[in-house]
Amino acid sequence: MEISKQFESNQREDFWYSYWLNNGYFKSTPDHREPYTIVIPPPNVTGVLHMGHMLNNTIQDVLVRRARMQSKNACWVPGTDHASIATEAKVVALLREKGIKKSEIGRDTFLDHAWEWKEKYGGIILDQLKKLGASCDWDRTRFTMEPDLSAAVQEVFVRLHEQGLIYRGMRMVNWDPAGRTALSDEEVIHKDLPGTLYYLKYAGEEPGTGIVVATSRPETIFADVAVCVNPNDERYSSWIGKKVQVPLTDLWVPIIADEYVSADFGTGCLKVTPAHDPNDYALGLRHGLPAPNGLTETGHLTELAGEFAGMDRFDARKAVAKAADNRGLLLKAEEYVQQVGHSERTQAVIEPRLSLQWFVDMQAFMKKYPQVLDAVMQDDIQFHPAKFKNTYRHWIENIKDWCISRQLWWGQRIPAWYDEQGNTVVAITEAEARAKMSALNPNFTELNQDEDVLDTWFSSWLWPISVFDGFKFPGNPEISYYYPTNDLVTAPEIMFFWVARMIMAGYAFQGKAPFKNVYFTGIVRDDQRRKMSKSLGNSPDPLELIRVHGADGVRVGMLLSAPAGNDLLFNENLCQQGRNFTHKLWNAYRLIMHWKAQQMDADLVLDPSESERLSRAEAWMQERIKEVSGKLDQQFNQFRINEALMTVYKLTWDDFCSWYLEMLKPSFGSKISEAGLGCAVERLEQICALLHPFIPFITEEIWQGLKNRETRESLMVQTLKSDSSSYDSDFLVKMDLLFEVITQVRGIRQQHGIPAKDPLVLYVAGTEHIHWDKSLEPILRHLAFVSPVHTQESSPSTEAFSFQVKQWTCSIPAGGYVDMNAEMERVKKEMVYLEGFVESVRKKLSNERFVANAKPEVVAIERQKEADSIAKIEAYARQLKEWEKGTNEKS
RNA sequence: GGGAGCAUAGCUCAGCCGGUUCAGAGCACCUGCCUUACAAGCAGGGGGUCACAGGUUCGAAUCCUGUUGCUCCCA
Repeated sequence: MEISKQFESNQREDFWYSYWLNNGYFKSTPDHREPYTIVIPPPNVTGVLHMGHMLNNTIQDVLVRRARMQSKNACWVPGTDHASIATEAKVVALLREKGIKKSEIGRDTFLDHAWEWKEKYGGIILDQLKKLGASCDWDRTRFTMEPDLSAAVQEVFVRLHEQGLIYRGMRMVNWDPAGRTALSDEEVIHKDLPGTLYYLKYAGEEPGTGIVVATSRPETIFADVAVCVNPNDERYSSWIGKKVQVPLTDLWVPIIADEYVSADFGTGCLKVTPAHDPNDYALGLRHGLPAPNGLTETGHLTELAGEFAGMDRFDARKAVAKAADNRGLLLKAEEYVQQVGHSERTQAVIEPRLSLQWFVDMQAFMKKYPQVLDAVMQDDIQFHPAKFKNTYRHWIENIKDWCISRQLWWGQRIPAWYDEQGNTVVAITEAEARAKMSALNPNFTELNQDEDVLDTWFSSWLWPISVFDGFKFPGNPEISYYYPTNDLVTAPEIMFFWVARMIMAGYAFQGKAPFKNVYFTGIVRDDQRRKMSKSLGNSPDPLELIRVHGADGVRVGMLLSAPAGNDLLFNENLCQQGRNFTHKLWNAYRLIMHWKAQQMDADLVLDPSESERLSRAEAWMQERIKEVSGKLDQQFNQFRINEALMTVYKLTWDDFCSWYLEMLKPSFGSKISEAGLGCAVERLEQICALLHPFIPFITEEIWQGLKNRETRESLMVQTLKSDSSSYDSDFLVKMDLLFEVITQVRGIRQQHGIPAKDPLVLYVAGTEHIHWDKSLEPILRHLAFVSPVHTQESSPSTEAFSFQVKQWTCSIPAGGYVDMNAEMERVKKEMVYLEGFVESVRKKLSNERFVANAKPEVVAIERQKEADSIAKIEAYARQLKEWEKGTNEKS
């Protein structure tokens, strides 16, 4: 069979993905096996695949595929969330293009459009995941706004309300003027931005007097209700209780005193605008001040602003400052850096705004479910890396109420109903609401449902439960089997959005944590450490990367430099490295298939020396695989996935390709035996199995090609034998010594220009210290062209190269190549180093406090070091003497 | 302003409840090779005062304190 020179990733990846899909290998149904469950952190339905998703989902796929090969019932549930703000913004924009205004078509028609949009574009990101090789059970794909999941959201709202954990109130919230909705604290991103501090004069009642207020927001002066100073600030003590005039207006406001004001900032005078600043609002409450509204929901000035009414807040800021300047009321304007909140979704600058919203009372919630914190702190839920526990605790301990209402239509409508008097009942259906309202107010005439919808995260937090219909059918076989799930893989920036809240929901509604491990990936950055983003244009197109490097190559590239919690500095070279690796593996496969073809060639003879090498090579490779399997188990248990990949990477490249295959390779002009070929095939099968979770496509292709497979067979459902219980470490160490000898011989050849295949003779002294295993000589001969090996006779006194491997002193006579003086110099230098080393060890050993305090094992090790080094020095000395003798005899 | 974390080879990182010649890995780099699987490769090789300054200890990359620089989270 002719094997193509390289793995044609584009076609073959699609082929195998379909093969897996068509055979239903991604599917999971509850059975007697141990479950292994991951729910995807649902990506935004409007999203397209970005590098963060690539990393995130590669890791999930590695975990799921490995679990599947460990004979667990692996279930990876995919899906998307409805992303109310983002989706609504997209749909509004789309309608605008068609000349349709949201406000004109009404709620139901708008939702029809939104669903239409979702059906058309909503699945893109999931299709993209398939290109990556994601082995999700696609039949389980869920969407946070589908009917069952929406019902769960409303049910939860009602339950929490009945428990008094949800309330409605007038509060200062984060208002997104672009999205025209309230946001939760987590959806606000603070950025340092250059701003201006304007010094405005507020005139006093006596002509010619006044005070100066420094503000970054002159556009809000029309909503000022006071000026506040620190009561201990002597500069202003005489002003307290008097009135000043707000610039550009006829508005007179009192001067009040409050400890809150810092005398150091600005001029020490703070203008108080309760409707537009959370601190001012608190101040206003303390001092019984009103809170007039100076800004509309779109961030334009209200009628309070007089001639500025209707102006955008940022234009107004400049205009007001300019007008004040014209009237001599702007004394100074200085640059300064200020923290500005932005909407995570629309990027608009957040406006603090007083409004009536629904909240989850988090203090009360945490009091009722303290496990939310405890489980993480006590490692019932393990965070990887554990350092994120601190962040988690800090957030939980300082938790604020969660604003869950959004002034949008795309989402689950809040199941709250009001009558004409403002009485409120919470109920899922109108009939229930009517009944409840009758009880409250028998004479009500109107009953209106709240217009708003719930925060998307108020759906997402139920995800680990709702995807298994844990609300619709409590205790159903699926939820009982798959819940709690095993691992959640996500980015640290998402910790509060859903990790924390999924944990809350888990304890509140299921009585159990939703997962056992949380793996925090890094953030994908470019090589200048900038976060990859669409706006910067520094993010490569993932699908293009897959096209160029293959999905396997990209997976390796993503994983190689991505230890948990560390940022990943993405560089396309990493994918290239991944591609090179798959290429290496592919060539190993080609070599073996080449051997197989040669076997049929009657003109070739069997390599007569093969059998001598084969048994040892084979034993070694098997032990190495066992050793590595054990190491992999450990690394996976600790979620050190990049290290696990490196472990198999080296097993494949160094051990299998560079050593094992070279040991088996038939001598020139001969062919491999059936036994030898069989071994090679089986070892490669094992390697493919270990590699499969990381590079599923190429390993499947190779595995399928190595042997005749039954229809429907697949590597992805093979069992990874975890036969790591015991391996012969003594033998592995012995082989390492042999490899060291081979490397030394190769080095000598290269340094001195001795052709690779000129036979050399080797003398090994010191075999009384470490046994020389004759059975390994055929390998030495094959890989280093060294033969014969003498261990009984003393080293030759003729010109020779020498080197030491542990206690072996090896020498290679090579008259004509050796510069004896240089060799003797080298050996002398080596001896000087060793003597220095022995001296330092002896110094340590002669220190009474060391011998007295150090652990006995440590002292023993030092003594061993001393003895070993002395043995080496003696061996060198002996050799030098003989060399000198030889040189003398010659001359 | 409050909190957390990081600093080890050119780059990305491992090692860190002190003690194996403890200073490691991958990539990059240098040298020699188109050797009949692979130049996307083979064979060799160089490279770090473990940020800085003190301290604890027989012994510090590892523990403590301070300094500097960076990152993240929260307000």
